[in-house]
Amino acid sequence: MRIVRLIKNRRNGAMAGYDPRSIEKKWQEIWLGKKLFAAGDDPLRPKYYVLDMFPYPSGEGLHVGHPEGYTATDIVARYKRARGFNVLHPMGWDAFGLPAEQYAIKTNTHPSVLTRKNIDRFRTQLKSLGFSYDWDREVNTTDPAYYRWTQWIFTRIYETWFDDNLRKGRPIQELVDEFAGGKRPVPGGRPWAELSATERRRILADFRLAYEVEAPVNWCPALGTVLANEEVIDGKSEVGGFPVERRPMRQWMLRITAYAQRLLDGLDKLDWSDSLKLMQRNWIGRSEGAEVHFTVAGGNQRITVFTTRPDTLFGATYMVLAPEHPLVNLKAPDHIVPAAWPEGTLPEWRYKLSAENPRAALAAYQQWAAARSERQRQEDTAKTGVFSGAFALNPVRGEKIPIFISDYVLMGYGTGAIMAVPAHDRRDFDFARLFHLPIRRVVSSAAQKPDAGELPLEAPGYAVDSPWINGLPTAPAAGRMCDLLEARGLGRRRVNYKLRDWLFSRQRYWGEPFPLVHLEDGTTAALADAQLPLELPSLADFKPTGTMEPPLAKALAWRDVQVVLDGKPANPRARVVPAGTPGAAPARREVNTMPQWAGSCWYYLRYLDPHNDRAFCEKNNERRWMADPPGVDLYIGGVEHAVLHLLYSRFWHKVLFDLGLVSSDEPFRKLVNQGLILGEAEYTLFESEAGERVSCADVDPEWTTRTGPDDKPQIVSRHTATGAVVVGRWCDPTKVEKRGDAFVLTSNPAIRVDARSFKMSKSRGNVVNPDDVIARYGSDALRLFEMFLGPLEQVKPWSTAGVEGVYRFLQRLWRNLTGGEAAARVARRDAGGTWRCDSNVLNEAEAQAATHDFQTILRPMHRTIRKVTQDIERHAFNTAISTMMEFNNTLTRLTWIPEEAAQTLVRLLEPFAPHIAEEIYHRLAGAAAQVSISLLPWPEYDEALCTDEQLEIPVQINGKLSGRVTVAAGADEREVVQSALADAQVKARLAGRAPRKQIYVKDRMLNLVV
RNA sequence: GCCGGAGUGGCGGAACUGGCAGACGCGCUGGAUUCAAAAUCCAGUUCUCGCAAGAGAGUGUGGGUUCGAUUCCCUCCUCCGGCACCA
Repeated sequence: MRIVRLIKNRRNGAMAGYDPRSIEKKWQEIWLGKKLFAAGDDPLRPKYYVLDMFPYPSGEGLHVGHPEGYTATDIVARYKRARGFNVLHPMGWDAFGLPAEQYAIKTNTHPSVLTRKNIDRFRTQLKSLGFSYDWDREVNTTDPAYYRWTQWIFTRIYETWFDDNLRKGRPIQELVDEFAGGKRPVPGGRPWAELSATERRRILADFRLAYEVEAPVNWCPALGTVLANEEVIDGKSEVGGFPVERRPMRQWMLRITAYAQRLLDGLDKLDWSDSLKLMQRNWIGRSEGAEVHFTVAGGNQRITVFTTRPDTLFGATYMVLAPEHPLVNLKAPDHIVPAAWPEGTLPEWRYKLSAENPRAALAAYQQWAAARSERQRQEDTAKTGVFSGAFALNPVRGEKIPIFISDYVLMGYGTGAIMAVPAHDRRDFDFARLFHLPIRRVVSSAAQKPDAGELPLEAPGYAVDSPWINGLPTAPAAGRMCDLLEARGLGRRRVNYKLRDWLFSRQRYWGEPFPLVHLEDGTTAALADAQLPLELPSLADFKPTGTMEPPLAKALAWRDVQVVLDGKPANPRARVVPAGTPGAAPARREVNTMPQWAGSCWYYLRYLDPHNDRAFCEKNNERRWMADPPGVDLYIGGVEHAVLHLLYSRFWHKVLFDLGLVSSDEPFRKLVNQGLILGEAEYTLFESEAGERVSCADVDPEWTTRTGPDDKPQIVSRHTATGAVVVGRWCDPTKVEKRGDAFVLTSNPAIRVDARSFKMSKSRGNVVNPDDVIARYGSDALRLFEMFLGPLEQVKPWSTAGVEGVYRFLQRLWRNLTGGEAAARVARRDAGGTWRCDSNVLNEAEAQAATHDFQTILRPMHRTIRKVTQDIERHAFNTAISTMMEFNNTLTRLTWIPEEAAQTLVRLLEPFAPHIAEEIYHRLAGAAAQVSISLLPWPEYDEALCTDEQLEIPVQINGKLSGRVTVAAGADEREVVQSALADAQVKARLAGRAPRKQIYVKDRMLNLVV
């Protein structure tokens, strides 16, 4: 019978081996053609917005890291659809940015051409993975129809000010009204009505969330642009690793600091990992303390400092100002630097012994400090400085203390000035030692002893030699000091943040132009909404100018315009008009462009209404996806965006929220960071240059790379003992074995070998291309493997053997459920209770076996549904896959596979491996099949069918496993103890001792204590 | 230096809320099939001792809490990540 069927099936050609290539493309086209994954809009269903961090479409194409997060979100999207949600699952391109521009310059191709090409490649690659995106909602940040709204949002930010009392952003017009109505004092003191339009615009400019300032910036000569603090790592550019210097420059800034506290507070209600929240908190860097006013001796200038340790004020023996501090700006009229060295100036205070007076010394030091790169400053923390020649008065002690200038004080933090308490601050201590300044102890680590604890003592203790607060522990002492300072008008409590305002302009071509013009009077005006988008001029020469001037400055015809100002004169909108238009005045467009982060600050909102040309997003669409529950329901992406993108977009979102343009005050309610995928594990064997093997135990763990004789990069390090250069070589894994906690050469166990996985990189040659994996194993195997590798959030090494493992699982599944090249074993019972396989009726013996198999599989099936469901909910995709593998293995052992079990398994598999699931579903269901398995509801499980009727309970004696007894599920303690005591093995172990105590955990274990 | 996170077989990893450590997959070993190989199927696989039945040890280290600890607490070690002259 079986043989006959086998022959028949073969002849029909219906059954064959698993061939991903033939099925994946087919289903991708069908899904796309039927728009199966268009975002649902059934008002009766709850919404679920599942978002990927959209990629930068690089020229390299997709990396295996991309499908990791994308598969995870796709699983959730498909699962949530099956659970009856309206699911929004979109994809787009973050396509402005440096790499495309760099490459464009190199190849002399316009970046828009490259960008289009790269996007096409990415789209094709993503489609080949079968992700269930709603492709009709694709966005592209470089499309004028998109950046029109980036510019539009920028103008809203520009026209917003932050009301410190209400702690929210408000339209600038409301500020104008407050000035005009006398509700708020006008800076400068003159009444609003008396001010000219220019004066009004100047005042408003200081309040706007987007403002221009001349400030020292991170200038990267190699990239030809300035960078945000967040884009500078170890004094080098994040992109490319080029050196960065500090230079003063006119720049656009966004006032993110106004939102510091709200960005901090908002974290509490977000479902993000603790580590990520911590990174954001650290970056915002809130610290509480006091600002204290010092006066300059013999002058009327006031120096305000910020300190977190006001309790140490009696120990302040000198002050330090940042080299850029306005009070030491020799060009400013009110600087504090005297013309001659005061009496008692030590030689070492003069910076250069040749300096004849403080002004010369200071100028020399300022010049030196300004030329020092950020990197040099961070690497060399030895203290340097110069005496300003001026003194200040310690406000509580009244004594004269010298004022120094040093670059260990940063202009960008606090007030750019500190009170130095060398006894209780490591940095001040080092400085005081070097410059022979007095060190005065004001904290003791013991309550009664006045001088306990070695200096510098930074830890909390008890105040000493501080008349106002003697004996008080540090925390209350600081509080008391604040009270007294406030009462005497010497200072006040203050909260300070490390976060700086966001440097928002770049001297590059490939970015959004600012929708602004500079007017003749030096003020700026936003472009009228109707004039957006302001498109990039198509510049034949978009190379950097070689100076600090941006490339757009070369587009003279574009830059120089005639404008008419509409609206209120204090806050006008500029309309570019043809020359000669009555009332037109000349103006210049802003020639900087926005940084890459601009487009990604709000793209998740554009997906909600991607084709709208009247609004960035229509209100109802926004509410449908972002209001209840608030924000994006699941956002997955790399941890490299922990502080940049995630802080910036939260900031923009809060501004939009304050302006009533969005309904949630946080954009991303739940966020998960997928872990990096490393290259395949490698063994590295070190050899001396003479070719002698060296144990890696004897090698300096700090490795470097150099170009080897064959022009390929090679790993080099040094022999710890001799210092000789050693070269790292790839080592065959089969020649290595584990000894203790290290790997050694099998042939010579004295030689230790280094074992680790490295980040994938072109130079190392360990990059895995998803296209190759798909060509060989199919995209279902790739998706499955990326999820099976380990927990989503963890860093994990790639393994080609592992891909084969999941590929074999898919083959076994295919053979099990379709029969493959053999006879099908899937049997179903029709309405009349007759078991059939294909069109054949099973004989009595076979039917009996099928019924038996059905009973055998019922409980494992329900357990599998439960486990897979729960695992998807908690994003434990690796264990969900294990469970399905186990269930498939269970099916393998059956003679007949009940169709219900088969259908359940493919339904559960569909979010993970949609193509094979779809194909098997259609083969099983035949003519009764729906358009797609994805339209079937998610299987339900019966909790009662998830446990076995008989359970094997482990019996411990004194916590040690000593036997097992089988009891009915739910048996009470007495029964279990009884059968345990009756068990031969337990009896033997008890050796006649009577249990003193017993602990029974229902259905889990029994512990007998003797 | 400061702040996080993690250490489980040869490898990736599993273990719900303190309850049978090592699921699942890879690799390896043996067997079946094959002229042979690939593929596939079956069995075994934490370590030590033992022919075996079995015994003992075991989740980075040392200690603690508990009837019971991979899980909770403390000490130390290693690795990974973030920040770093932030007053």
